[in-house]
Amino acid sequence: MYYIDIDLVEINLMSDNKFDYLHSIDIGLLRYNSAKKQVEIMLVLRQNDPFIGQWALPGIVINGDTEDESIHDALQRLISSTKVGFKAKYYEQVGTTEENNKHRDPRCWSSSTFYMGIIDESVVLKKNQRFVKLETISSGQEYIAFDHNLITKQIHDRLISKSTYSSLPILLLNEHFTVLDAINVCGSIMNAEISKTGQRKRCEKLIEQGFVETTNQKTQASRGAPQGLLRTVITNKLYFFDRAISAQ
Amino acid sequence: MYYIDIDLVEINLMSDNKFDYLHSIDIGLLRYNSAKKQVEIMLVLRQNDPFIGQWALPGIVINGDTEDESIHDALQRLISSTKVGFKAKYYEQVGTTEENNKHRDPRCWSSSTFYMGIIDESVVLKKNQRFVKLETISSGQEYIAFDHNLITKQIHDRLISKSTYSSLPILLLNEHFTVLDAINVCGSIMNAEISKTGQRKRCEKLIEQGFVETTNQKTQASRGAPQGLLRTVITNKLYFFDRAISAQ
DNA sequence: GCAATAGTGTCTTTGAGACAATATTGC
DNA sequence: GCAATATTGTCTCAAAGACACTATTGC
Repeated sequence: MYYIDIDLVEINLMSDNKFDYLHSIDIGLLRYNSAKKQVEIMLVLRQNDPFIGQWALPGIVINGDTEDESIHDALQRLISSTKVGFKAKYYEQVGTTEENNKHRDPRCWSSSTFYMGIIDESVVLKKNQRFVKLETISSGQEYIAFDHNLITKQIHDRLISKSTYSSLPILLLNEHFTVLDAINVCGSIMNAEISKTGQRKRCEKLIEQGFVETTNQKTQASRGAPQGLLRTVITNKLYFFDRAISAQ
Repeated sequence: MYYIDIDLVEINLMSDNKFDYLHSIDIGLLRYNSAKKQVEIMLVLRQNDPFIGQWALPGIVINGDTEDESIHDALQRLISSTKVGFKAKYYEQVGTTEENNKHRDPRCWSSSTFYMGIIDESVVLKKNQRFVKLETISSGQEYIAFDHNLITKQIHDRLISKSTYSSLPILLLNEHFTVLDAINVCGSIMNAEISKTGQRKRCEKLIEQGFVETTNQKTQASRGAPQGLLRTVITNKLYFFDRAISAQ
C-alpha cells in the first residue's frame, strides 16, 4: 500500500496535456427505390447519448473501448454491429470532417471518417432503422444528429460526381436490370432528364467491356415494347467512361 | 491533503479502457520542375522520434498538445510550422489511412488524414527540406518514414485521375505559361505523350470559360515559332472538362 | 383505333487525336 | 540551306444528345 498526493496525480495526468478526443467512422448506405424512383439513405435511431432518440448515420468510435487492427477492420465491425447488420456490395471512403471539430460532438473534440456504401434494394431493415430520400437529408430539409447532414451532403456530391464518369449508378440496380432502369437511376441521381440514346450506348459499352452481359430474357412493362434484360457481372469495381454524362 | 490507494488510481485510469491513439495530418506538397520536366514532392527531415533523421511528408499530431478549432485550422498550423513555412495555392483532402493502423506508427495505434497541395516552382526550401521526383516516392524506389510511401502513392493517383478530367495540371505551372508548358506538365503527370491539338483546345476552352486569359506577349524558345503567353486567372477552383485526356 | 410508353435507327454536335503545313532559330 | 522544334490548320473518330419512327399494351 502506497500513499500519494492526489494533487500530484492530477498534475501528472495533465502533464502530457492531451485533451479528450474521439475519432469515429460513419457510413451512408444508399439504395435505389425503384417504385419511387429515388435514391435513399439508411438512418438509424440513436440508442445512446448524445442525440439519443434522434436519427443518424450508423457509426462507431474507433479510439474507444474496442481496438481494431485497422480502420478497414473497424468498418467491418460497424457493418456487423446492430447499427447495420447487413453487407453492402460496394464501399468507398469519402472523407474526414475538417470543419468545426471542436464543437461537432458535444462530448469533446472529434472527427469522423465517413464512407459511402451501396446496398441491394431488397435489404430488410430493423425497427430502429429507416430509409429516407437522400436529398431530404443532404439538403438539410430534415435534420439529423451531429453534422451528419453535412456528411450526407458530401456523400451525395461524391455519388453525383462519380456517376457522371463511371458505372456507379448500375451498382444501385438489381443484378438483373433493363436499359430503362439505368436511365431512371441516372435521372434520379442527376435530378435531370437523361438521354435515352446516350444511356443505351453506355450499357452497350459495359457489355463490350465485360461489366454487364445480355440475357435472352425479356421483361414487359405495363406499356411499351418488351425490354431486354441485362445482368451485372462485375460488382467490385467501376468502369470509367471517357466522357461525362450531361448533368444539366 | 488526501491519501489514496495507488492501485485504485491505476484501476481507475484503466477503467475506460482507451488505448493510446494518435491522429495526424500529413501533406504532399507538389511542384513542377520545368527544367527536368517532372513533378516533385517536398520531403522534410525528421527532427524527432520516431524515424528521426529520415525523410518524411510534413505532418503534425492533431490530438496532442495543441488544440485546434478544426482539422482545417490544424492544416494552417502545419503550413505555418517550421516543417513547411510557405503557402500552397491549392489544397485538397485526399484520404485517411485505413490499413495497418495498429502498427503504422511504432508509438501506438494511429491514423493520418492526408492532403495534397500545389506550390509555386519558385518556392525556396530550408536545409532540412528537399524536393524529390514524385514517382520515386510513390513507386517505393526510395523509402521514407512511416507508411508515407503509400500515402504518396494515393496522392499521386489522385493527381493523375484529377488531371484526366480537370484543369489541375495548369495549377502546377507559373501564372504565365504557354500551351507547350501545358503539354509538358500533362505529359509529366500522365507519363505519356500528350496530343498537342487536344491540349491546345483545352487551353482555348479555359480561356472561353474565364479560367485563363491571353496576353499580347510572346515568348521565344531556343527553336521554333514564337509562343503565345497565357495567364492563369482563377487558381482557387478547377474547371472540369467533359472528356478525359488519353492516358495511354 | 388511340393514348401512353418503350425500344430502334439516323443525324448532329462536341471535343480529342492524327498529321500535314507553316514559322522560327542555330549552325 | 538544313535540322530541330514550335505553332496552325484540316481531317478523322468516338461518344453523347436530339428526334423521328416503330413496337406493344390497356382502354
